[in-house]
Amino acid sequence: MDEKLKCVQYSSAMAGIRERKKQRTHQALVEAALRLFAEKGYEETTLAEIAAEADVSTRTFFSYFASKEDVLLHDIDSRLERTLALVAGRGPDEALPDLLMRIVRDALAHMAADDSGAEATRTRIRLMTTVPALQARALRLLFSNQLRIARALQESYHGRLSLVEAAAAVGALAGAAKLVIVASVERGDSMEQAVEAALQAAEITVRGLGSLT
Amino acid sequence: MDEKLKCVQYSSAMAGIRERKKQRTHQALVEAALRLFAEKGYEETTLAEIAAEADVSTRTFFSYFASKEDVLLHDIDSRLERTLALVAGRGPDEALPDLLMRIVRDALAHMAADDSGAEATRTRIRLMTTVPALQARALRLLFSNQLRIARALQESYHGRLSLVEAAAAVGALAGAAKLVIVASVERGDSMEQAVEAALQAAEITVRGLGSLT
DNA sequence: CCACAAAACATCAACGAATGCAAACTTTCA
DNA sequence: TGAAAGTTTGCATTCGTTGATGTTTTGTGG
Repeated sequence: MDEKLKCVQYSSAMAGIRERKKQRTHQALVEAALRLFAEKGYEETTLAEIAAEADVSTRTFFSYFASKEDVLLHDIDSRLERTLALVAGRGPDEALPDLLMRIVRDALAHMAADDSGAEATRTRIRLMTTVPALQARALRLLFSNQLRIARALQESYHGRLSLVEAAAAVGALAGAAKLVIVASVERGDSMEQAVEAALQAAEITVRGLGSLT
Repeated sequence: MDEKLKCVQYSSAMAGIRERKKQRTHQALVEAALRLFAEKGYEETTLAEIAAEADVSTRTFFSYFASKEDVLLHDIDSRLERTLALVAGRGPDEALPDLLMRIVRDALAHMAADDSGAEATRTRIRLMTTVPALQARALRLLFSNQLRIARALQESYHGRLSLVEAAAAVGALAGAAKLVIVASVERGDSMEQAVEAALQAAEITVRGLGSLT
C-alpha cells in the first residue's frame, strides 16, 4: 500500500512531456548526487559536478532542490504523510500507547526499506549520521515533523489529550528511538540490531523510565 | 586548530595580557554579533559587519568561532559539563529516575538564566528557535551532548544499566522536553509556562506513556 | 634592556553554495 | 501556427569559509 501512495503522488497528475521530463531530471540529480557522495564524500562533491553528471546546469539544480542537503532528504515528507495517515485512520477506541507503538514499528520498518535500493539506503543513512551539515538538516526536519504529528495526535484524541501530553509522548518516543539508533550504530551494531534496539527503547518509554534500575 | 578554539574558554587564573586580550575580543565578538542580529536579523548581518564592530579582521573571527552560528552557541559546552558533573556526583544509591529528574530540573533552571543579561538570553532563544540555520546547529549540538550524557549514565550505573536503556532514558527525556517547550512557546505561552510544561512532560515520561488516555 | 621564538592578527586570494535577472528555449493549447 | 506559459541557462554577485603568507604583539632568557 505504500507503493501505491508513492505512485499516486508522483504519477497521477502527469499527462504531459513536461512533467515526465521534470521527474527524470529530478531522479537523475538524486542518483548522480548519491553516486558522487558515496564515491568522493559529501563535502568533496561540488554542485557543479552533480549538475554535470545529471546533464543540467548548476543553476537548474536549485529549481529542484533548495539546497545541497535536500538532495538526500527529498522523501522525508512522504514519511510524515504516512504517519499522519496512521493517526487519522486509527481504530475508534484504540488506546494511545497501542497507536504509538504501531507508528514506531511502521516508521522503523520503512526506514531500512525505501524505494531506492538497499545499498543506496545504507549510504544515505551513513551520510546523514556522519556529515554534520546533513545531520543538522535531518534533525531539523525530524523535529518540525514531530510537532505536526503531536498536533495531529491531539486532534485525534481531542478532549482526552492535552497539547503538552501529546508533545511529550511524540517527543519522548522519537527522542529515545533516535538516540538509541545512533548509539547502537556507533558501537558497531548492524542496521537490524539498531532497529531492534530502537523498538526496545520505545517499549521502555511507553512503560516509563521509572521501571529502570 | 581544534585546540585553538578550546583554549578560548573562560578561565579564572589568567596571568598574561595575551589571555586577557583574547577574552576581551571573544566577548566583543559575541556582543557585537548579538547586537547586530537583534537589530537587523541573522541572515541580514554579515561576518564582515560583526568583525568590524568588534575591531578585528574578518579572518580573525574564525580563530574564535568555527562558524557564524557558533557565536550564539558558545556556552552550550558549559551546560554539558554541568550535567556531566551531576551524573558523576550522584548519591551512591540514588535511583535513576530521581537523578534524571534532578538533571532535568537543573537544565531547565539554567536555561532562562545564563551569564549575559535576561534580555540577551531572550533574543538568543528567539533567534535559535526562529532562524533555520541556528535551529539546525542547536539541535545537532543537543543531540551529540545527549550521547555523551547517556554514556556517562551507563558508566555511573555500570552493570545495572545497558547502553540501550541509558540512551532511551536520556533521549526520551530530552526529546519530550524539547518538543514540549517549542510547542508551548509556539502557542503563545511565556517562558515560565514553557518551563513548567517541560517539567510536566518529564514527569509523564518517567511515569510512562502508558499512563496517558 | 634587547633579541628571539611563539602566538595572534591582518591581508590577499580563492573556492563553493546560493540568489537574482534576463535571455533563450520548450511545451502547451487555443 | 503562433502566442502564452513554463523551464533552462549563463552571468554576475554576495557571502561564508579556508589556505598561504607576511606583520605585529607578547612572553622569555640572556
